Amino acid sequence: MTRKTFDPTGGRAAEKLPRPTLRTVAQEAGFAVTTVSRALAGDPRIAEATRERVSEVAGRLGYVPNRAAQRLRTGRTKVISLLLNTRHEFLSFTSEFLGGMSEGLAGTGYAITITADGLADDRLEVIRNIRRHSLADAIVFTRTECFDDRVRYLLEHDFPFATHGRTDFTTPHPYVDFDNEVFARMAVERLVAKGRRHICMVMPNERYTFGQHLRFGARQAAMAHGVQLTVPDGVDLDSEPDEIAATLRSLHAGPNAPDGYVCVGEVMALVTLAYLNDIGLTPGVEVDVVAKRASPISNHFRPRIETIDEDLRATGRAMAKVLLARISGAPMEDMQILLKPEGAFSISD
Amino acid sequence: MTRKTFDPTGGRAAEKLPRPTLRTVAQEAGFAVTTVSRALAGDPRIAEATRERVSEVAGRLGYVPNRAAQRLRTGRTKVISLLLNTRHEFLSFTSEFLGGMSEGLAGTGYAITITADGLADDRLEVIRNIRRHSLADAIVFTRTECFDDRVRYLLEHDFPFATHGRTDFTTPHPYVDFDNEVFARMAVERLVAKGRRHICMVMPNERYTFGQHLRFGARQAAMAHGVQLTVPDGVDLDSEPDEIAATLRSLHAGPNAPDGYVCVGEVMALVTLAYLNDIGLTPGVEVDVVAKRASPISNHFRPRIETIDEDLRATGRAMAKVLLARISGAPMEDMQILLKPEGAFSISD
DNA sequence: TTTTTGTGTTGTAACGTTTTAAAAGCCTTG
DNA sequence: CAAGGCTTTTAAAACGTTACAACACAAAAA
Repeated sequence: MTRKTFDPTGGRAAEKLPRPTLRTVAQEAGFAVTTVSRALAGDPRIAEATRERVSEVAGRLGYVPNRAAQRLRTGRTKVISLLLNTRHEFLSFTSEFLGGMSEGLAGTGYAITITADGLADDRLEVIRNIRRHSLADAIVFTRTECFDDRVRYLLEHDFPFATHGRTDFTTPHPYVDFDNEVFARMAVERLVAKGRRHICMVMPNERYTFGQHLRFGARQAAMAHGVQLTVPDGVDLDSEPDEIAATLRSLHAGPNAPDGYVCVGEVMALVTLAYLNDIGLTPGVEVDVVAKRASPISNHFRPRIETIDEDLRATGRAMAKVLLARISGAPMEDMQILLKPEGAFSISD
Repeated sequence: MTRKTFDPTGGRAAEKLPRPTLRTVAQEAGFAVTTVSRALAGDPRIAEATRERVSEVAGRLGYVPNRAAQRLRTGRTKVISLLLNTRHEFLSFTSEFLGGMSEGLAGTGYAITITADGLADDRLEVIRNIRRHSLADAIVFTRTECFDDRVRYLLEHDFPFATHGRTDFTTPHPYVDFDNEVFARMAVERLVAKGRRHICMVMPNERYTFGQHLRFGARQAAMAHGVQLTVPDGVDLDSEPDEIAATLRSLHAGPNAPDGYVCVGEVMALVTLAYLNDIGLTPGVEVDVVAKRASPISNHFRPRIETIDEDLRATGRAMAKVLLARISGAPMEDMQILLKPEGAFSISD
C-alpha cells in the first residue's frame, strides 16, 4: 500500500487509472498514431531515430497494447486451443505435455486455452465452436485416431491445427508423434532377452494410430524372435483402472499365461503390477515387465521394472514449435516431428 | 465440399465467407443495430415480438457475436487464467482439477487459459502481465502460501482471483480449500486404531497453508492419543521423488522408527511404498500407511493401503463457481468453500 | 531545370460491438 | 386536444488498434 507510484486519483491503488493508448504515446512523442504503431511493431518503414524515441516514450508511459483491439483489427487471437481429455488421464500426461507447450510458447505472446472435451456430446462441436467464434488461431488435440473426424473437419475448413500422433489421411498435416513402433520393438526385445516367450501388450485400443504402431512394432519383434504375442481387447485410454485389471484377470491364467508384459503408460504399469502381485507373480522372477516412463515416478514402482522413456515435456515443446510454424505458414516438413525413444536414433531438437 | 451454402467466392469451402455481423442481421430484420444487440442480449427494453424476429433472423444467418469486439467494447475478456505448476505435479492433480474447472465453466462462455508458472523468474511477473494486458477477468492459482505474495498483490490491486487453499491474510478473499486438518486427524486416528504409536507425516512443507493445517490436525490427534509424531523436513511439493525417498531413508531407522505413515499425495504414497519395500517392511504387517486418494489409481497401489478421498474434480467445479461469483460481485460468504474429506461432515454442493 | 524514385510520415477509415442520449410512438389523463 | 408518461426504437459515439492511400521531402536521374 505504499504510495511511491504516480497516482492521479490519489485514491485506491490505480483503480481506474486510464491506461495509455497509442494516441497518448503519439501525442507525447510528437508523432502520428500510425507511426507509433509501426515503430512498436518493428515496421522497416520507420526511421531508427523515430523508433527509439517512440519506444522510449512508450516505455516511460508504461504503454501496453490492447489485445482486444489488436484482435478485432487483425482477426488473429494469439491463442492456441488445446483440447484435453481430463477423464481417465490419471498420471503425468496432462501436466507434462502442458508444461512443455507452455515452455515452447513462452515469450511468443501466445496463450494456451484449455477445453476439456469429452464433455460435449459431439466432440466436433467443441471445434466448430472454436472456429465459429474465432477463439483460437490454432487447435491441438491428443488421442488422435487413424481417420480422426476432427482432423477431417479441420482439413476441410483449412483451420490451422496439429495433432499428437499421426493419422492415415493422405493429405499431410502437422503433427508431433512418438515412435511407438520402435518403442514396442525395443520393449518386446528386452523381454525376449530375458528369456520370455509369451508377451502381453497392455496398451490402448487400435482405433488410435499409436495403438496400431505399437501393435505393428510388437508383432514384428515377436515374429522375428518366434515368441507368442497377446494384445487383449478391453484395455483403452478411457478404461478405468479396474477395467484394465479385469481384462488382465480374464486372460487365460493357465500354463499358457503371458510371462512378459509391455505396459504403455503409467496407469497400465501400476495396474499390471497390482495384478501380478495379486496373483502371486513377481516381476523379475516368474515374469518381466517393461513400461513406458513419462515421469520420474516410474522409478518408484515396486517391484522395479524396466522402462523406456517418452519425454512428454519435449513433446509439448515440439508441439509449440509445430503450431507456430503452422500459423506462420512454414513448409510441411517443418511441421511433422517424430520423436524417438531413448536408445534409438533420435532427431535433434 | 457441397455447395449448398451461399459462397460468393465460389471457391474452397467457406474460405473467406464474411461472417454476418450485427449490421447484417439488423438490415435483414429491419431494425437498428442497437435493437438487435439488445434483443440478443436479453435487454428488457426490447419488445417480445422484436426479440423473436431478431433471434429468428440471427439464427437463420448463423450470426455469431465477435468476441474481440465485445471484449474491446466492454473490457471484459470472458477468460479465467489458471496459474499452474506443471513441474513436480506428477499425478492426478492437474488433470482432475482442470477437468473440474472445465465442467464448472461449461456453458458460461468462459475459457480457461493456462500459464505454467515456475518458468518466469518472478512469479509475480506472470500475474502483473495478466493484469497489465487484461488477459483475464480473474486469476486462480494453487499451492497457496500463508502470506502469499500473489494474494497480497491481487488484493492490493483489487483484481478478481481465487486461491486453492486459504491464507493467513486478515482481508478475506475467495478460495476453495480441502479440510486438511480434518484429513490429518482422521488419518492419524486410523493408524492409531491399528495400534501404531509413531506416526510419520509424508507431507509438504509448512510454508503452504495446507501444510500447516495438516501439521495442526496431526499434532492434535497425536496428542489426544499419546502417540509420537514425526514430520520430516525435506518433503515438499517441489521435491523430486528421489528426494522424498532420500528423506525417508534419512529418518532414524532404528527401534524408534515410525510404524505408521500418512501420505498426503499420490507421489508421496508411491515413494513411501517403494521405500518401505526397499527396507523390507510390509504395510499391514510391521507398519501401516494411510494416503490421500485423488484418483482411482490409488486402489492399485500394492501393498494395498487405506485412503481418504479428496475430490479434486469437485474442487475444480467449486472453483469455477467461486470465480463466477467473484466476477459478478457476489458476497464473500459465497466465495469461500471448504470441502470436507469423506466420512466427515460435508457441505452440500 | 524538371522528373523520377525512394524514404518517412500522416490522416482517415475501418474492425464489430455496447452505450449514451435522444427521438418516436402510443396511451393515458387532465 | 394538448400535455405528460410510458414503452420501444434509433443514430451516433466510442473502445484502441492496424491498413490503405496519400503526402511531404529529400536525393537521384533525366
